[in-house]
Amino acid sequence: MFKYSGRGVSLPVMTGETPWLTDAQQIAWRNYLRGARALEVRLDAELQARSGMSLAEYELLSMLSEAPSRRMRMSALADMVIQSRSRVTHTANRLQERDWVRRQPCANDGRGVELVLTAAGLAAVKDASDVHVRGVQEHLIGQLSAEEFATVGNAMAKVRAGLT
Amino acid sequence: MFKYSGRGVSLPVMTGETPWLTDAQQIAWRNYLRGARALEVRLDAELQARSGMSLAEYELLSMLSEAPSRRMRMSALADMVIQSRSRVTHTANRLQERDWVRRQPCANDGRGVELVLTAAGLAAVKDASDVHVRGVQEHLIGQLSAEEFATVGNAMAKVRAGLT
DNA sequence: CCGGAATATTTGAACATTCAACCATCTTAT
DNA sequence: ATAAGATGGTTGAATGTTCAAATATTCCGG
Repeated sequence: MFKYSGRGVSLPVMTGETPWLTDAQQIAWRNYLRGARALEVRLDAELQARSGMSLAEYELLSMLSEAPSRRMRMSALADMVIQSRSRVTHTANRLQERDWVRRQPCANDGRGVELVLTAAGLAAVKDASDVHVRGVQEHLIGQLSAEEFATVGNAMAKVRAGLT
Repeated sequence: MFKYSGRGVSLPVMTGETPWLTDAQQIAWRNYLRGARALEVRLDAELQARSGMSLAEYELLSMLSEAPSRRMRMSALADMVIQSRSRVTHTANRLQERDWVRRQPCANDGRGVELVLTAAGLAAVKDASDVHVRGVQEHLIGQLSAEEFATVGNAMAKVRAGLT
């Protein structure tokens, strides 16, 4: 991104092939990018500090906690939280070492593996969810009007849907 | 996060000390979280594939490209892109190996170091910005109405401002 | 039933990021 | 002046993530 001087217009400019961003779009985009990053950093830091698990770990455990029988297949989990399969494997290993989770071969599909939340794991997420929810309330929801927050949620759902 | 059954009300519920999320908030929050993640993953992947640099690297170079004299102090850069100083140091090392950037001791402040964008670096960002902007247009802006996008940008700016 | 393609997961090495300790310089108060 | 602390930046080890290759199982056409 460069500052092309004297381009304060409010319509997209086509320079050859790439539709550039208007100044307003540029600003909105960066506000989004940095805001999103700052928020994630903060939520992760607080969770880490106050309950000893990362946001990524929390998301996995939290998905498990809501799933029927508190178990889910590796790939389903990966898709759900938007992490690579490999990453879920590694993270699951760490969670397993803490006895928050255990592996179980999948009944019907011999290739599959299910990750099962243990009692200790359930207790851990429960604990963490308190911290997490508080953070979301304080740092995100509390900063916005109800309409804004709803719009943001909606918008990002659309964005996700648009990503093939 | 758990599914506490039979709790479909639309007002925040106080369970002891933590204001829980309403179902609608819960959904909005997850839409945001996953959407944001998916978007970042995609933009990063496209940038990586089509111009050989990560989004994090791009952000650094891009900030430099806009700064007066195309140079910036390490810490200013770190604050700008919301990365740890250590991370910026390491990333700068990699960028330096590619000759996209070089280091220069700071004139007034003997502790400081300025990162300077090289000609090759400038060419590289210029190239990458094309890919990046196209991605933002297509995956974010193109999916939303102008109002929605503006609201999102605004909202995230507020969020950031609220983070002390 | 067989073989090849597709799917699910794991593995380990390469790479990136965090974390805590460290060194140097600047600032302030005495 | 000088010592104490704050600030700016780097270092290397520990940790986490990605990437490509490997393994195992299922699916499908013949």
